[in-house]
Amino acid sequence: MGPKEIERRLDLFTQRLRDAGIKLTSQRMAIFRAIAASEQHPDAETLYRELKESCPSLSIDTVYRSLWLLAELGLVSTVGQRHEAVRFDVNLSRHHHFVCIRCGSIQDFYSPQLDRLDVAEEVQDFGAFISSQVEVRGICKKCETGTDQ
Amino acid sequence: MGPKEIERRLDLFTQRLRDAGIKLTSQRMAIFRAIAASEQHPDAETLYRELKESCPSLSIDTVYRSLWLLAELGLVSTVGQRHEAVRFDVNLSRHHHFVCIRCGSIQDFYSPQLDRLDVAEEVQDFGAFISSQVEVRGICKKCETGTDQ
DNA sequence: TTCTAAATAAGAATAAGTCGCAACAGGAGC
DNA sequence: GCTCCTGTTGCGACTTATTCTTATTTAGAA
Ligand SMILES: [Mn+2]
Ligand SMILES: [Mn+2]
Ligand SMILES: [Zn+2]
Ligand SMILES: [Zn+2]
Repeated sequence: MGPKEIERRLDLFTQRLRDAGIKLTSQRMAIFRAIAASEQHPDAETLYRELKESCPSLSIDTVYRSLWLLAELGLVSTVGQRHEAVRFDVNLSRHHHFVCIRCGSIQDFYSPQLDRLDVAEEVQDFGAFISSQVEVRGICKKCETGTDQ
Repeated sequence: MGPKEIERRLDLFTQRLRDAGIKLTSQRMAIFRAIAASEQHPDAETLYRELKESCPSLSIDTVYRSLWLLAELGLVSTVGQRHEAVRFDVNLSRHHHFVCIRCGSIQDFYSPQLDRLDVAEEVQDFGAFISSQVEVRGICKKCETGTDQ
C-alpha cells in the first residue's frame, strides 16, 4: 500500500510487457500508474476522467483496451463481468455459486463448512455485515468434457 | 427443486404481493412462474424470450420491472448488479471483498480462516476449481455514520 | 358494474463497452 | 540518431443492456 508497493507493481508491469513483446506506450504507463496507486477498485470511466487532466487526448477506448490487456497478462483482475446482463436467483436458502468462466453457467452449492464461519466478525472494522457468499470460479463439467457448446 | 418447491415459491410470491397491496397481474404471475421453475440463474432477456411464446405482447421492460420488484420484496436476489461498470483490481494477493450496498465501495480484506478452507473439494462434482473468493455485503463505516455522501 | 390508481407495451433514450479505420509512435535494425 | 514497420491510438459509429416517457389497459376496491 505504500510507495514501495506501487513501485513494485510498476516494475512488474513493465517487465511483463517487455517479456511479452508488447509496446510500453505513454498511455499504458499512465493508466497502470493510476491503477497501481488506487486503493479502491476503479472502473474504466473513473480512471479515464482522472487521467484526462494530464493527458487530454486520451480516449476511453484506450483505457478499456489497456485494462483488458493487463487482465489478460494476469496483472489485474476484475470485479463483475464484461458487458453482461444481471442474472436473477430464486434460491432463497443460504448457498454459494460455482461460476464457469467458459460458458458463464452458475450452479448453486451448499457448504456447511463455509456457513459455519464467522465472517461478520472479521469485517466489523469495515462496516455492518449483511450477508456473505462464496464465488468459486472454474470450468464446469460440460465445458471440461466438451459435451455441450 | 421438485414441483412442491416451485408451488411453495409461487404461494410465497402471491402472498407477499397481496400483503404489500401490489397488483397480481398475469404478466407478473407468468414471470414468477418462469423464474420459480428455473434451475439456472436466468437473465431478463432469457426469461423474456421464453415467455414471449405464450404471451406475445409481453415487453422486456415489464420483465425487468417485475424482476426488480421481486428483488425489492426479497423474493429473488441478483448475481451482478444493475447497469454497472466492471471494476478493476490490482491487488494480486489472495483476498476477499467487503462491498457496501449503499455506496458501492469495495474494500479488500484478508482472512486466514477463509484461506484455510478447502473449497476445491466441495465443488469437484461441478467441475475444475480455479479460484474462490468471498464477497461480503454490508454497509460501510462511511455510509453508516453519514460522514461522506 | 364502475372507477381509479397502478401497470403495461412500445419506442425513444441512456450508459457501458466495442469495432473499424486512418493517423501515429515505440523500438528493432541500421 | 534516423528509418521503417507493426502495433497502438483516437475518433466516431455501433452494439447491447437497461431505463424512461407516455398513451393505453386492467386489477381490484367500492
Ligand atoms: Mn444461486
Ligand atoms: Mn480487491
Ligand atoms: Zn461451462
Ligand atoms: Zn458505503
